[in-house]
Amino acid sequence: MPSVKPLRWIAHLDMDAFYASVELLRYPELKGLPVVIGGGRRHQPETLADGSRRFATLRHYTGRGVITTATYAARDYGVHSGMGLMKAALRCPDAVLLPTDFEQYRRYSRLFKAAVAEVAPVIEDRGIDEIYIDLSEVPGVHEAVGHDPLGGVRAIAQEIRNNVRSTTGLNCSIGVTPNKLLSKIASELDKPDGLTIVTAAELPTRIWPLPVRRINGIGPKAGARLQALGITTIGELAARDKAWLVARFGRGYGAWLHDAAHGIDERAVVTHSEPVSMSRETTFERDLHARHDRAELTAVFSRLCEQVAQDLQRKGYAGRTIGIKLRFDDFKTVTRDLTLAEPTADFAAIRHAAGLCLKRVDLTRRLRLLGVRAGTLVRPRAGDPERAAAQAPAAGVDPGLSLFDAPADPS
DNA sequence: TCTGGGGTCCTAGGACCC
DNA sequence: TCTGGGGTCCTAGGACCC
Repeated sequence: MPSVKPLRWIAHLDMDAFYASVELLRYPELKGLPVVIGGGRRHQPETLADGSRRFATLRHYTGRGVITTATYAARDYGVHSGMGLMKAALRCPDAVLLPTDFEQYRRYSRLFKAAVAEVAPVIEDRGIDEIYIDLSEVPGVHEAVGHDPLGGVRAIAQEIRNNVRSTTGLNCSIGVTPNKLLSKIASELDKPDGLTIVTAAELPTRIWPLPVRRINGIGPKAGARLQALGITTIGELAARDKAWLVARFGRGYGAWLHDAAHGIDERAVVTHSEPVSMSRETTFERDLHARHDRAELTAVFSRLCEQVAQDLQRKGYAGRTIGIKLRFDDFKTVTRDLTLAEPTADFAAIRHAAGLCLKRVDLTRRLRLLGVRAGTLVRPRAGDPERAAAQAPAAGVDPGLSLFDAPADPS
C-alpha cells in the first residue's frame, strides 16, 4: 500500500494583548484608553470615596521596569512590550500604568485553554497566552461546507474562538495552516480578533512578501545578517540555494532557514513536556557593589536560592546543576554553574553550590542583576531513599557572610 | 532614559574514557 | 614514546521566544 502523507491542519492561537485585556475585564472604564502593564508593585490603583478609581500614569514613573503588554490604543503612540517604562513615558505620558498580576493571568490562561480543549483537545502549550492546536483529528475538519472546501476547518476555528470569547470575555487571533511554522505567521496576519487560513498553495502570495523576521526563530541577529546579505523578505530567502545558506549560517541553521522559507515544518504538536530548568532572578533598583553593598547582595542571593528551592519542592523536582547569573553595570552577563553528585531541592545545598559558583566570578564591577538557577531536573520518586535523603535539609548551613568579598577596590 | 523575568535550544572546547 | 578517533559529560556563552 502506498503511504500518503496525511493532511494536517494546525492552528496557532494567540490571545490579543493578553495581560492588558485581562486587566480591562476588571477595570472596564479603561476600555479604549492607552494602558500599559509592567513595573513594580508601587502603582496599584486606588479606590476613592465615591467608588471611582484612580490610576497611575506613566508620566512620573522612575525605575528600570519595562512594558510587558500594551493595549492597542497605547501601541498607537509607538510603545510596545519590552520597551523601558521611562522611554514609554516620553511617548505617551498619560498612558495608564498597571502592575502585573500573574496570578490572575494564569487563571485566565487555564480558562481559555480549557475552552479550546472542549473543541479540540490536542494542545501544545507555548506559554501563558499562546498555544498550538492539532485540528487534524477533529470530526469534520476535512469536509467542505457548501462550495467552500475549507469550510470544515473554518467552522472549527470559529467555534474555538467563540468558546474562548464566551468563557473568558477575551478575544484571540488564530492562524490555521498545514504546520506550526506557518500557523504562527498566519495568526499575526489579521490581529487582533482575526482568523486566517493559509494553504500550502498560497505560500508565494501570502507568506513570501513578508519580512524574514516574521519567522519564529529568526531574531534580531539573524535578521540583521540576512539584511546585510540583501535578504529582506521570506521570498528572497526562499530564492537562495540551500548550499549558499549553509555556507553562511552553518549546516543546521542554514538548512533550517531554507526549509522555513519554503514553508516546510514537520514538527508535531507536543502535548506534554517536562521542565528543563527553574530559575529566579532580579534586577536591582540601582547597581550594587560586591563590597560596598555586601549585606544587601547577600540577602538577595539567599532569597533567590530560597525561591528556587521552594519552586522545586512545590512542583516536585530536584536539580543536579546549580548555576548563577550576573549582569554587570555595562550589561555584560556571565553565568557559572556546577553539577552536583545528587540532585537537590534543598535551600542550604543550593545556596552552598551557588556560593561556590560565585567565587569564580570577578566582582570588580557593579552588579545590576543577580540570578540563581537549577537545571538537569529530575522528579524524585517517593520512596526512593537515596533521593529523599538528597532532598532533605543538609546539616550545617554556611552563614554566607563572606560571599560577596570584592577582590579589588575599583575606585 | 538604556534594556524584566522566565524559559529552551544550540555550539564549542576541554576532560575523560575506551 | 607518540598518535588516533569516537562518545559523553561538564561548563560558558549566546540566540531566541513569550
